[in-house]
Amino acid sequence: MTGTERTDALDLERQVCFPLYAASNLVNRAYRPILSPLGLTYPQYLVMLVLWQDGCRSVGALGERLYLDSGTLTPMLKRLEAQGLVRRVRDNADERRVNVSLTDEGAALRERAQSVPATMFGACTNWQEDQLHDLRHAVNELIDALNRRDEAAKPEAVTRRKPQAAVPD
Amino acid sequence: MTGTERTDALDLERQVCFPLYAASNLVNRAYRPILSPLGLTYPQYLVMLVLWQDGCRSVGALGERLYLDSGTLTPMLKRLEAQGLVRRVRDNADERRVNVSLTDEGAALRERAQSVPATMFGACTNWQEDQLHDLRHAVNELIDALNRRDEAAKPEAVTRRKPQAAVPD
DNA sequence: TTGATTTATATTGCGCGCAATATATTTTCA
DNA sequence: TGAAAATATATTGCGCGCAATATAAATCAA
Repeated sequence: MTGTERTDALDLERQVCFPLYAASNLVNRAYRPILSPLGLTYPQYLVMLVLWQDGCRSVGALGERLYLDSGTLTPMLKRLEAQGLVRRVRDNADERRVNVSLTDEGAALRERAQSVPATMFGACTNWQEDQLHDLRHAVNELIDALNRRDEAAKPEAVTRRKPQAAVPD
Repeated sequence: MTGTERTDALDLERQVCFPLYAASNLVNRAYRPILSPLGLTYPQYLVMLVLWQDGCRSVGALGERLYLDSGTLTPMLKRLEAQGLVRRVRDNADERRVNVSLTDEGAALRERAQSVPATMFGACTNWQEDQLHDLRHAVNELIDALNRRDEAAKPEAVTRRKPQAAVPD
C-alpha cells in the first residue's frame, strides 16, 4: 500500500521452496556434530540407513531410495569403502551392476548409531511428535507432486530416475 | 514380525529429515531448467529475491535472510558480480562491511523472473494452494525449532548466525 | 549372429554449503 | 590512548549434487 510497485509472487516470504531449502541446510548442520563422532556425513548416514535396513543393494537401488544418481553415489560409496564400512563388488550375473554391502565394521556401526535420532530430536524442545508427523506427511506429498510433474513432463520416455512413491504418511 | 531384530528409529521411513533432504534436492532440480534461461542457479535466485525486495544489503544481512555465511555467499556474489547483476562495494562508514546492490541489468532481470513461480507451480497439478500453505507453515516451525535448539545449546555466547524468526505462516 | 538400442555405473566440471582459519576494521575498557 | 576483544568479510579445503558425457555390458531386432 506504500505506493511502490511490488509483485508479491517474488517475495521471499511467499516462497514455499525457500523454507525447504533453508531447513535442509539447517538439518545438515544440526546432524554434523552428532554424526561426526561416527565418521559419517549426513548423506553417508542415509546410505548406511538403507544398507542397515535392506542389506546389500546395487548403486541404482540406493539411488532410487535416496533420489540420487551415480554421479553423487559413486564417489560417496568409494569414501565409505575407503573407511572400511562397505564393500563394492561387481555383480557376477550382470557385470554392469555394482553391489554395495556392509562390512562387519559397517554393520557394527549400527549400534553406535542407535542414539542418533534421540540425540537429534531429544534436544529439540517445544516440538511435538505429531508436528513432526505432519511435516513428514506434507513434505512427502510435495515429493510425490514433483515426481508426478516430472513424469507428466516427459510422457514418451522413461524418467531419469524412477523413484518409488514417497513413503506413505 | 519376521524375527530379525530391527530397531525402528533407524528406518528410513521413520526419518523426518530425509524427506526434507530429498525434497530440497528435487526442488533444486525442478528450478534448474526454469532458472537456467535467466542465467541463475537456485541459490543465486534466492539472493536476487532478497535484493529485488530489500534493495542494497550487506553480505551479513543477506546471510541472515538466507541462513548462509560468507563462505557460501562471497564466491556466489562474485559470480553474480561477474555476470553484471550486482555490485559489491565496501561500506564507507564501516570498512569491514561489503554492500551488495543491484546493477541496472540485475534490477531489469526481475521482469523476466515474474513468471518463475507460476512456471514452477503451474505445472504442478493435483497440488492445492492450501497444501503448499500447510507445508510452508510446517517447515517454518521446524526452522524455528532448530534455531531455538541452537540458542539453547550455547546460551553464554552469541549464536554463529542470528537469523530472524522464520516468516510467520 | 550381428548390429543397434538400452541399461548400469563411472568420470568430468562446476556451484554450492560449511567448518576452520585468516585478515582487516571497529569497539571496548583499562 | 592503546591493547584486547568483538565484528565483518575473505580464503581454504572437502564433500556433496547434478548435468553432460563416457564406457562397458546386456538386450533387442533384423
